[in-house]
Amino acid sequence: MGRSPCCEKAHTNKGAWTKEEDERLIAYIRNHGEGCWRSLPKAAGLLRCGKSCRLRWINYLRPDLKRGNFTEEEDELIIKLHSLLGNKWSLIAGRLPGRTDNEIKNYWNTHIRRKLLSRGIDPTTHRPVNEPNTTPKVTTISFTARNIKDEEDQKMINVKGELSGLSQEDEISSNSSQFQELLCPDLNLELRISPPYQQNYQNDQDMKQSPRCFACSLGIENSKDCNCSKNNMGNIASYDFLGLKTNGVLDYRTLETK
DNA sequence: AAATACAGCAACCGCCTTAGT
DNA sequence: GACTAAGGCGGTTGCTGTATT
Repeated sequence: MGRSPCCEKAHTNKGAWTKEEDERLIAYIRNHGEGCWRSLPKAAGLLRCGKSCRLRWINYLRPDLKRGNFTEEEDELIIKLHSLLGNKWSLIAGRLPGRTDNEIKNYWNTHIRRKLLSRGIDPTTHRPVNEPNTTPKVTTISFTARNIKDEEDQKMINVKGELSGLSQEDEISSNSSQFQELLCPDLNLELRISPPYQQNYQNDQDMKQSPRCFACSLGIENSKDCNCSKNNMGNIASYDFLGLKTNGVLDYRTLETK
């Protein structure tokens, strides 16, 4: 027996949203804010499932959405993030302000897949399409941060993730500079993922000048997503391997940015 | 001009995770 | 710890507009 439906299907509208429904939803959220999607439809006078309202708001009505065509810069960023994260669309979307996971997923399936194939790169594995298939190998990665407060934090920070799709031979070949150049010219895909090299700064001044943001770590300095120059408020920030801002301690919880 | 194929994308579905009890 | 409700996510579907025949 499966779980009960999230709402009473008999009395809910389905399919495309009308302008009036959009307006009702926007008005309600403006007045009451997001939250409790289950009760929202009734409260807002909508004959919709709560999930449907949430999707409509997040993917289409939210005021901070960018809309419009993806830039070349965004394309490359998505490709790089996908090579690291796989189909974790929400995580990828979290690194592209104004873009939604659904939008990125659709864009990937309709544009980027084709783009990569035309470059001779398998969009799933990010490896050349003519490379022989090898048995996938699961690789465990772990991060251990220093200066953690207590054992509980230690447990939370020791993240074990999995990166699949590389065999041992692949691991060796993927270390060749030629191969890496082919995949992403400025992205190190070495499997041993660890906290980024921490420079030993002589003083705070050096430290303030040096932290690299996510955009820079991906090789797109001077982009609009570059935060380096914005971080001049005296706060000493650093960035984890995905470029998420930390206060010097890697916290996997910040991976979820939505 | 009509029929068909294709591309793009909004929306749905079902599963998983999380929070509350 | 078990159970339930709700939120969130990724895969998939199906509608609509455009291109091609």
